[in-house]
Amino acid sequence: MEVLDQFKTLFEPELVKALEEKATPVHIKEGETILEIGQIIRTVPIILSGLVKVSRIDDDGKELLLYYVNPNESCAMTFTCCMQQHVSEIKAVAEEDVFMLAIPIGLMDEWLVKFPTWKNFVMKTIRNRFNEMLHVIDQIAFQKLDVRLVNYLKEKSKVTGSTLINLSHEQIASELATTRVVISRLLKALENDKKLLLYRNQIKLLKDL
DNA sequence: ACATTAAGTGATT
DNA sequence: AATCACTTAATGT
Repeated sequence: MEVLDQFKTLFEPELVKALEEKATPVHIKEGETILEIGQIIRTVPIILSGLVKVSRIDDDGKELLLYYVNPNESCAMTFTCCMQQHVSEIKAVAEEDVFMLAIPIGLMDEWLVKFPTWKNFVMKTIRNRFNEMLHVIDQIAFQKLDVRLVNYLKEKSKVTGSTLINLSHEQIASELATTRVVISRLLKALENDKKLLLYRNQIKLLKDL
């Protein structure tokens, strides 16, 4: 199977052979659903070409995009679900025409211990996805602290009766239960937005904060 | 001029 | 967001 060429550098020869023997090549046309929510997962996909959109359906029945699976990737959710014969929590639709390999999940346990490169591949896709989610969470949390900091500064200036605040980033950080580096960056961003001016041990609030 | 402390930055987790 | 490592700027002695 020529399509496996791209994996020959990534996977050990025995694994490539196992893929050829056990995996089923599958073509999916654009727009077709690969996996519905609630469907029992029986195979692990490896996308060879095309693009798969993975989404979640919320309580109102609305679709929420989780991530895309690119060529040479697999679906992180599948790994975590299939291990214990779980039902799919997600929906997968072919965004473009997809050509993929379907690997029976029964082989997963065996392959994980048998092929180090397979374990690496699985771990990598899970880790990549996990990091992606971490970033999203960080951004949400970041915005919260951003608002907290602005409120804190406003409060200080009201108490002081001045737009000049004599505090080091370090002091502010400990009051907001975070670290100096974080405060420095937030303040810098606010300065760039023309909300305030930064000096040493001193912050000048501007009117349009 | 030198040491100390505050602030800025990039990379990593 | 936190931490680390490192740079740069300001201040004090």
